[in-house]
Amino acid sequence: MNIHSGLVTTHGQKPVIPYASRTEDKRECILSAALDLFAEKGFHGTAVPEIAEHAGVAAGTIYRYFTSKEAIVNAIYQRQKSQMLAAVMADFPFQGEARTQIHHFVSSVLTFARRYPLAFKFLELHHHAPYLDAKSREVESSVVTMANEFVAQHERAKVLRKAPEGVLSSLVWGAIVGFVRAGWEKRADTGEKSEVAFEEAIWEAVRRPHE
Amino acid sequence: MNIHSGLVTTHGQKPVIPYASRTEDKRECILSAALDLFAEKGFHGTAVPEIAEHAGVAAGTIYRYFTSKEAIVNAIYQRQKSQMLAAVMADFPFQGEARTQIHHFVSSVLTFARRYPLAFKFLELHHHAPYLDAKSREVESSVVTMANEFVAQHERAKVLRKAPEGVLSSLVWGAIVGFVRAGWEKRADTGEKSEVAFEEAIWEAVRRPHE
Amino acid sequence: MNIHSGLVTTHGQKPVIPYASRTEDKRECILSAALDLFAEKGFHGTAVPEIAEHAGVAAGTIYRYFTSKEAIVNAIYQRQKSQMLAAVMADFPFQGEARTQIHHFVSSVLTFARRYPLAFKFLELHHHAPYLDAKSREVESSVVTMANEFVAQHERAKVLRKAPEGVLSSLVWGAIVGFVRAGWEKRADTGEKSEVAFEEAIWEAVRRPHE
Amino acid sequence: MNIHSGLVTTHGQKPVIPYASRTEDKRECILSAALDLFAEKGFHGTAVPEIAEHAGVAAGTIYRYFTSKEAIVNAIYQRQKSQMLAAVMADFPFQGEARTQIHHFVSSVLTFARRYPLAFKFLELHHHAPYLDAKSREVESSVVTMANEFVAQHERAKVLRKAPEGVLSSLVWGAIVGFVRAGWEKRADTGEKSEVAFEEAIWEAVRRPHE
DNA sequence: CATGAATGAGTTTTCATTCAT
DNA sequence: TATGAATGAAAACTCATTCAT
Repeated sequence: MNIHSGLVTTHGQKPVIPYASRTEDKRECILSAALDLFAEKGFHGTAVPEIAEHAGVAAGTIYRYFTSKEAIVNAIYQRQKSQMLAAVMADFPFQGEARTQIHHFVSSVLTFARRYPLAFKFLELHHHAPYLDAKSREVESSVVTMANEFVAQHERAKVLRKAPEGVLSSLVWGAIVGFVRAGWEKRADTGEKSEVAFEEAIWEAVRRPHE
Repeated sequence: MNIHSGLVTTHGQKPVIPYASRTEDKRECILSAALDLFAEKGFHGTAVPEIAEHAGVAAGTIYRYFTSKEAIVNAIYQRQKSQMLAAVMADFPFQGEARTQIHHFVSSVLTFARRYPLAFKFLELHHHAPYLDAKSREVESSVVTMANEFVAQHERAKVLRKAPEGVLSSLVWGAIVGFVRAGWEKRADTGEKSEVAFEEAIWEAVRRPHE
Repeated sequence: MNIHSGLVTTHGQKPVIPYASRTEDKRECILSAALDLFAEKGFHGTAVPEIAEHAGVAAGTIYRYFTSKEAIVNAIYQRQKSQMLAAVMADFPFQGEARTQIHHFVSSVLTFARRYPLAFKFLELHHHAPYLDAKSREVESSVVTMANEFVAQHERAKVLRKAPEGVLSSLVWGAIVGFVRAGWEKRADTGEKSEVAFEEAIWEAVRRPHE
Repeated sequence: MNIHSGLVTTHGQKPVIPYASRTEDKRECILSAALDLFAEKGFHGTAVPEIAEHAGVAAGTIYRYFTSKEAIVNAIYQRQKSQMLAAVMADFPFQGEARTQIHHFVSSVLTFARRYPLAFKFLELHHHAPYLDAKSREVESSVVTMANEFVAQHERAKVLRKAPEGVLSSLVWGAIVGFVRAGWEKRADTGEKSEVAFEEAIWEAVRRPHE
């Protein structure tokens, strides 16, 4: 239970215990429980005491860490969106070709969705919800802007299909979400082969046609 | 507001009201109001008295037509899903080529989404929600089955890309949803040209590659 | 229980029942219960469910008649302040001499306090409370303004003692409140003779000294 | 903020803290903070953690000095009431004439109210509150008894107006409170002249009439 | 059939008090 | 002794549902 075993202490004095981290533990428990429940039942469908119970704390404790229920969704939204963004950005082949970049993008998002299905579900479910605050919206729009710029740049380079603004990026993102959801609902195979086929199909959708 | 004004009444007594038609009116008003609110604020975010107010009926009246709040969502879900299905099925070129069929499918779904944005939003938002009953799920799965069979048939005919079960249909459906949502959120252009480009991209995604 | 017995009805038809007044009944019960409790235990010391219980209604019912707990105090404050003002104004000898007017004033306030002790207590206890809204404050200040003008007018007529603004009116009002409270707490006799003596003392306090 | 800065410390160890004096400090800080808040927002309107914060101590610390929130109000009530009594008693001209005594009384109470407005406000606001304990009530009643005896004695000496028990003392005390409150609320002038006029009016109210 | 006032369990949130450190 | 995180009962308020009219 004591996660701080192994700390160097001197003179038989009490070890300096990092209370801060223990505190963070509880904050994490709450966020984790809330993520699960919000992903499954939505914001309004989840009661605060329910979150408390799942987190193993008292209802009142939640309000030591968050000012309101809305503050919880926003904290989760911002964190998870950032994490997904980080997962995509990690090792992104900025100097590579479009095909390589598409591969990296699709593959890293699918990996993220496979590894953190609840986070992915949560982000989809709470996208553009009225209880998201300014900061959450900002995180959101920064991602969108980035995607659009990426597409525009390759379009100009005549590597991607010519299409009005937003068409290709919304197609790709929508397709990924659809594919992931289909996997959850057993409407689509989710093996290695499927991912390869999916990615190839996406590439054909966005590439500039032969000749 | 009274749609029966003009009815012949006598001696200041209450007019004889054709209950049958009124009854249907009310049910429709309720469903219509509920659709709007559920689409905008979700199931748990919408209060029954709020639906009543928007429908122009008393709160208690709702329970003469529906046994519970859940019964309302389910009635809407089943109806709208069927209507969307009907919109797609209408004039579907069953004997046509895959390209023609894809065109019809994409075009009719986009038209439906443009004409009934709230219905489309509602269906997306309440997809796979825990309060949907057996019948709603059945309607849902019948659509999926149909789509899969369609894809499988063309795959066997070597017109479509070879891909594991569900990959192509989830890609197409997801892409459409993504495109529609991007349009609502002003992240994508929604003009005629965009639809053409979108459809062309989708076709390249699912067709069997050249050679 | 039916307060509408005796209504004239015709033709054996159902009597026209004034639902409105029945509704008012409940509103009155709530206001009455709240007055008692607020007067005894203060605003923050009184719980809404407690008011509901005393009023003989369910907790939720309160919110059909008032938007919030604060709305209740304000409704009571405005009504009671107005009633006390009306009690003082009724038959006020505007054309009489200062002595007669003082008699009327002291006597009518004491009568009001004797007849509606809870209302008087309530008004004293919630005077200038932070949860009173603009309208309540307005009612309050109009009373004060009136009193000051009254004093000023008689001062100018050299009937009342010369004193800086507010001194005499605050003395009189404070003395009345002190006398009433002392009566409740059995610290002062409250009989006829006491009132006469009190009033005479007040008069000597405010009158212009002999010579 | 640390009043013990400057203490000799060694080797970066915690300084040896003179607990005794600190202890008294904390108790005072708590009482002082609570006085401010209770005076401003009332007993039920003030939260214990709020008191702790204003006092610069931890919430738990409060319960080392007081057994409950009620214990705090009672401690304050008893102390402040005693202090006000002491302020009035100091240099009281027991052998002087009634007029001199009235002057001393009015003047010392007004001075106390001017110097310790929060204490005065607190005492008025919590007068006869249901959470005051036996001892607080005893302090209260002892003051009242004293006042009554004082009045009775002068009445017998035919210096004061003849009036039933409690009438004159409640008038005087009420008038003072009314005058002080009017000053706070800017309804009355509070200068030197006002106090003189006020005191003169009070004297005329209680003195035995000429002839 | 239609109403909408009434209900009370449920919601989010606060706060007096405790207790491990 | 001092702390402040944790508690859980209770606060204000909401809302799905019922039922007398």
